Amino acid sequence: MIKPVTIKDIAKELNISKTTVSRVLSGVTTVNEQTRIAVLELAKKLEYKKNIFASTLVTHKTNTIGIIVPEFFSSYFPKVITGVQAIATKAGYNTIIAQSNEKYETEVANAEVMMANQVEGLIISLTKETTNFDHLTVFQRKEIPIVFFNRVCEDIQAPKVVVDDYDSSFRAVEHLILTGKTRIAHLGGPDNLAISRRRLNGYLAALRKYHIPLDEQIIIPYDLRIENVHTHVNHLLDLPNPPNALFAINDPTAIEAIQIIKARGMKIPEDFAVVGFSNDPISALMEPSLTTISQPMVKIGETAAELLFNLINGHLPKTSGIIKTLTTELIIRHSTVR
Amino acid sequence: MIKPVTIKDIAKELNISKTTVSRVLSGVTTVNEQTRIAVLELAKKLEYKKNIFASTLVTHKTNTIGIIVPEFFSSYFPKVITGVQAIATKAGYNTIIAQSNEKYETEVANAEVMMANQVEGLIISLTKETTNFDHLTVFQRKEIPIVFFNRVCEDIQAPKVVVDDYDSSFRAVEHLILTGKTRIAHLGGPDNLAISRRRLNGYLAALRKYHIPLDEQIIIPYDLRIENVHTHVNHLLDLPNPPNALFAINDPTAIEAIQIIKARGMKIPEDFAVVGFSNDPISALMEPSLTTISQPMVKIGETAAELLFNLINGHLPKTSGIIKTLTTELIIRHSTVR
DNA sequence: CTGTTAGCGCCTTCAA
DNA sequence: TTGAAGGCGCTAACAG
Repeated sequence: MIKPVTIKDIAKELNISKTTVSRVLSGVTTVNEQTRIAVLELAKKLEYKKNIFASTLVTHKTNTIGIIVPEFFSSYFPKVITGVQAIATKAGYNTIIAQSNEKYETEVANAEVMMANQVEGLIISLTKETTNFDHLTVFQRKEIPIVFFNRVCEDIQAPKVVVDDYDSSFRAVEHLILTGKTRIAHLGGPDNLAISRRRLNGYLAALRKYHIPLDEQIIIPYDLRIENVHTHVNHLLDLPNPPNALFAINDPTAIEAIQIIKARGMKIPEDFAVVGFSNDPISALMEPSLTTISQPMVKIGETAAELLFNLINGHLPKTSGIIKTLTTELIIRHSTVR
Repeated sequence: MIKPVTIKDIAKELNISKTTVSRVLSGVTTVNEQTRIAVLELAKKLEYKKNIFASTLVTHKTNTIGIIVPEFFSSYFPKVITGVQAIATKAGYNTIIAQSNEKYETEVANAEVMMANQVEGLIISLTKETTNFDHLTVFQRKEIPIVFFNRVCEDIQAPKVVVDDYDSSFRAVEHLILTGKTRIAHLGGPDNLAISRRRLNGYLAALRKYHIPLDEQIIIPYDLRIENVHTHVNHLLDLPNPPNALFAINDPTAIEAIQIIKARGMKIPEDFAVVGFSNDPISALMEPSLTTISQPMVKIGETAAELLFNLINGHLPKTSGIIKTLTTELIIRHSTVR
């Protein structure tokens, strides 16, 4: 193990005090020009790198933010992360990325890692299980800013980045209605997630507007586990009075539903229409292509990061509960219109 | 800002030495049972958390590994990362994730971040631009183990995790030949990447075995930028003697090629067959579904992480250049067979 | 079994 | 403009 070069080494070599070297390196005070360049040159020559552990110990400044996401398998979160990292890198910050795997315990563990790493701020989308927020209020108590996106926590006063779920869902369902489908099922998310409730409400509002009677039987909350879509869709199709359309809470769900419906020999969209949510890359390429709502993933990440840095720099009050709602677009494809 | 609890605080409170508290917390020596539980209880009550920056400063142990990947947009790397994190978490290690965005400079910057964070090991898949490896040999000089996967560096003696690209490509092209296609184009990667060369060689070997004349005109190395597939495919199809099949270096390329071929009104696979590489989730769902080679992404990540920890623990010699070749499977779908 | 001492590398007074 | 000294929180060595 080669020992890294320290300030002490440079000071010794140049026969000056460590303080002076430190001053040159941090550029905070004026130092004799000659020694200044001498230090700088030697530092470069010896490949001096500041020990961030030592400096953090003193300054508590880590130049690091954290992001916790439920999973990596859909394209949604990796893209959001890309947006976050772009902004963070520009601000000279590193990003610690953690996956909660949709498990509350893992999320708590992730939060502890973030805490231990003294992140200066945290961006998070909750797991579908999370109903207790003690692991996050800790951050608030330490005045470490948090920004939520997608799966936000309504009980915590913090900036949030979302899309207009209610409105988007409304438009999606309205589109189904206008194509002549009137028995529209909804495969929704767990109702502890605000996002599920907002999408459900958009669905309900569209039905209401067009005077379509509500049927609780065809509104199915599920646990977002793809392997369970099978059961729910078959159940719907086996009802005495089955639906002829489905508004699914997200694209993976819609995509899976379509496979099941096709396997039963039904024609899409004639016999059964499907709408998803998010515009996953698959949705444009599959057969039939999926009508869905596009979300600006990268933009969501960028926005969340910008809010976080505003909080960190004090450009936004610590108590801000600002909600940034980004717009979506209904993308009509062959799963609803031939 | 609330000050975190330190060992000193606990020692003062209990009126014992800091050393004793430290001993209890690290559990390395025997300590009087009474004081032991007293310390433990108080620590829990005060929510004591070790300051990793202080401890790293002394021990140089960070319990952190790093992983650098070219991008996050295809499903490949996120899945590999999931595999890495699973093993790392089990070993009590944190993972720092970085994206190089296929840019050499970014990769160098990422490597510096890893160095600054004193990762105990690094897992990396190179950018398509990387031809200089100074940013990686630094790790070797500091005896920080590296494991390569996917886009490996052949000039550095380090463990590598790959799939049998040569053989897989051979089988893919053989499959095309056996379905009656004899004019098979290849859209390959930049030839500084070993992976491109291996896949190209598999392609060539298959042609040779079946005595199909080689035509350099229809072997096109490209820069892996999807937006350029368009030009290459159109060029191929506009040749006086155009190919009737394509073996693409990866799935995104194959998927894009299929869109272009369809747009030209050609029938797949009758007029033109396509094979990809990786079994992206899209490939099964698109129309026509894509014949491709499946890779065990999560397994690749797990294997890389296991090798890395073997290196870290000294279970594998520092100089090991072991190459783990994981097996793939040719998945035949409708882009080659109706 | 316990305590004292001396750092890790950096930053921040304070005094010169 | 420069230097000495002290401390961030933890660990390691050495005594007792």
